[in-house]
Amino acid sequence: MASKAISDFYRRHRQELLYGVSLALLLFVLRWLELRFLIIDHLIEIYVGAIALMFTGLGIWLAHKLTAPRAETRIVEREVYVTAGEEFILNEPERLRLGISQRELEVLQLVAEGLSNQQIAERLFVSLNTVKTHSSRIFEKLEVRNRTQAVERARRLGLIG
Amino acid sequence: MASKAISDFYRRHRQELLYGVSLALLLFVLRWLELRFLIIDHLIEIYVGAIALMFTGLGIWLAHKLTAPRAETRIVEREVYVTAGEEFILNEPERLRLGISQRELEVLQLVAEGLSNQQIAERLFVSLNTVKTHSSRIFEKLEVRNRTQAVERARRLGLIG
DNA sequence: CAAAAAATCACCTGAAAGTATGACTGTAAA
DNA sequence: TTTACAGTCATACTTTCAGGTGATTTTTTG
Repeated sequence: MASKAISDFYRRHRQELLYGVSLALLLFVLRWLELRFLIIDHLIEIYVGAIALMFTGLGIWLAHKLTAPRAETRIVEREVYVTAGEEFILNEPERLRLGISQRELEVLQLVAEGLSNQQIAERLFVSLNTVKTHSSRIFEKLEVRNRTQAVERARRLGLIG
Repeated sequence: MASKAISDFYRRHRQELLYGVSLALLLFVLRWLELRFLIIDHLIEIYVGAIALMFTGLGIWLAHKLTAPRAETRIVEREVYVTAGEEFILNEPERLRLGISQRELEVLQLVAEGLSNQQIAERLFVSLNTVKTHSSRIFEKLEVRNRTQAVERARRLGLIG
């Protein structure tokens, strides 16, 4: 029972544990170096440089781990009838004609996927308000008054797949 | 000429430059600290800790800058309007499998056209509440939580054109 | 560099959508 | 006749969407 809980805990917090352990290890190395220190004095610069580099790397790795979409694989058995996926080609001239920006197009695509503004905000790392502004502009430019119409319109115009 | 190139270079690589400068600054501080060092000996642990923290943050920031905004919208120029209206054939078995009634399908179609519930109600000569009930049932059956998703889903399943 | 365009965010309001529940009616099958 | 289901409608409540306005920051461009 308990061991299961522990292994479960480990699995869930592996990253944090690793991080902690590496920090501890680092401090140990530091300690060791501190002794050496008395002898080789100039080591510190290299040492600190190494630390800096190491932690920059760690930061990058961490950021990556934290922001990367946690792709859970959920298997759902179900028959799905798919209408043969044609390639989508953006109607660029139309986009330009309507003056729709890249970012707006991105938002539009996510709207078309049925995401809520909140979800879009999370996906694009921006605030809810920003998404609202974008979508409002899109509605203006497409001359529609809600997202469903926008999607319908954009599809016809070849702006989204 | 040259100055323009330089300022241009600056603009493009501001981040990297900033990073470099901060590193240089850090090394300077290090130098300074090294002098102090002879006096206050225990400072180093705190110092290294600070460095570590700082650069972890820097790493996170860097990773974010580098990976986040890459949202990629591919642009292919070509003058193809259209999507010649193919005939739509209802995927009847799918409709039956999901237990979607005729009336619900009707509502779904109007939803897909971008009509509001109120408009649908007027179109079908029923009350707003009825439309809401229908659409709620549709959402249940399609296992979605809003109309945009419903449309997206229904399109894939061949329930609407 | 300065101007323009794009992207970002905030606050506020009203409208629409969505949830939950219950109820009433025909119609068709068990 | 009872059961089941589709369709209809209602009330009350919460959440989300959308419009309007204004402002700052970042990027692109002339």
